[in-house]
Amino acid sequence: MRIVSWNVNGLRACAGKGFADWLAGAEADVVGLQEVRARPDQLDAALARPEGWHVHANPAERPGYSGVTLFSRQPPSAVHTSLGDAAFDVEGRYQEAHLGDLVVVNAYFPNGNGKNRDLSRIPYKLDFYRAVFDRLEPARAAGRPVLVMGDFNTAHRPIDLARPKDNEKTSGFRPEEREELDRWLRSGWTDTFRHVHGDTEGAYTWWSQRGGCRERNVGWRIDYVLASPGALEILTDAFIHPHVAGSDHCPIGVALNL
Amino acid sequence: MRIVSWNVNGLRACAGKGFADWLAGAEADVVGLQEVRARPDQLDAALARPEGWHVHANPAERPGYSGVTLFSRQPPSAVHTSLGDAAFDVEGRYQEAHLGDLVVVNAYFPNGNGKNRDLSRIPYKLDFYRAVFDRLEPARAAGRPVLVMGDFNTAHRPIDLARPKDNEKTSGFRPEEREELDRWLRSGWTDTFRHVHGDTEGAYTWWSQRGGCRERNVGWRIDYVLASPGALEILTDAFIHPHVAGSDHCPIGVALNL
DNA sequence: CCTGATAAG
DNA sequence: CTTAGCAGG
Repeated sequence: MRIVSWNVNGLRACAGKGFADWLAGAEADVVGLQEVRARPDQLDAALARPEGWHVHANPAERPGYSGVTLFSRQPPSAVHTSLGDAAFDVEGRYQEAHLGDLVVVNAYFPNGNGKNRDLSRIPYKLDFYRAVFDRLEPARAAGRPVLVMGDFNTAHRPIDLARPKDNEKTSGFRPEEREELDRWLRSGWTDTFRHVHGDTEGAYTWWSQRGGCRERNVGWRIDYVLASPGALEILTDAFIHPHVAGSDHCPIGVALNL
Repeated sequence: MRIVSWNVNGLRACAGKGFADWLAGAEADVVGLQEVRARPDQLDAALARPEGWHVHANPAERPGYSGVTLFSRQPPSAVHTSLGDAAFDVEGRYQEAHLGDLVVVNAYFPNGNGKNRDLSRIPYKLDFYRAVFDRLEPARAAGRPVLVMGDFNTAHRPIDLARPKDNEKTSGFRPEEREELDRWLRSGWTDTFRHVHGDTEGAYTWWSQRGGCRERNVGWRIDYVLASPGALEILTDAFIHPHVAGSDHCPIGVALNL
């Protein structure tokens, strides 16, 4: 079973850059999208209800903002979207799909930058991390296979971005944000890409749209699939697909023996 | 004395298209701008405090929206911006400058189109017309010279737009909007351009930005200088300058024997 | 920087 | 069709 995550940075724009072809060729069983930035009724039918997929959308209330969508070949037995806090729920950032024994979470973790390009959204971002962590703690501790995929908006270690020194005060690589990821890993979650590929350098999932960044691979690894111990047992692969165009992020994913 | 009105559709954008050169060559004593769409602190000093002019700005509270500004060679003895209703005042649509005996009003009358491209802002628009009318009624009736210049967002008669038949249900040429202008003229105000030029055809002040409209002169006359009886006595000219670029509106104005 | 999407005209 | 704000990272 292959599970893929992609921050599409506007599914309508991405659709015009070949999203449908990518989906058809992705050989995926589950696809989680972040930053869809559209309600289902704003999408073409081919995208809102693609042939051969079950689709669950969780758009934000604010038009054109945030939003996650999950495509799965098999119908989930349940999909939950609430973290129990309206401040999170209105922004369309969370989906938790139950596929047999497996729990697949598709999440769009908040950006820490606030309105005046300040750091005012970092508390909200860290609270979101904790809300997801707390919600999954019983399942993880019970040994159930759980995957958390999505745009975490944080590079974990210096190896995870091209310019660590320049960005120690930038949201996305600040100590308090990195510490939140540390806490997840200390608590038993595994960064599947690092688990499979070790300290491979230059493995990024997002590049600034400023001219030349992607061509020169000046990027950040901020999209992850984290695995619970129960999910790690059946993990067979983890990958980043940096050459897929259509967004400022690229698709990432895992394969499971399932 | 020459008095000029121009809806600049964003003074910052207009500045990049030669606004300063136009102002220097306009041979104007008073210039009223509408849709400035910037607070003074967002403008270059050369624009916010141009050499040789007194400047009064009345920006909207909402950033990047509406806003009127008045340049005058002589300092006004007073400038009023309130119509006594916060619903109008917060949108930066009104300035009334006292220049000796003369009262010059610079007004940006509301567009009637609402949020979903419906007609929901027409009541607000008509209320604004009445608020300005009521505020000026004592001065007009007393015979004082008063000019009301600006973007009225209404074409008065079929001759005032290229496609009258197609636009009878469009905000800007609906009966209830035209009736409001009729009422002003019945009450003693004069449309200075028509007073000077009679039924000249093809005299427009705004053209849709859709390709070809301006080149083919498919436009609307929605910017006016209205004169009270006291001002009409000293009126010597009225003009439209359709070839001035920089906005989707063009400058208009009057000359007074003053 | 530079792009996506809304709001307004 | 265009200006401008907002947001992303």
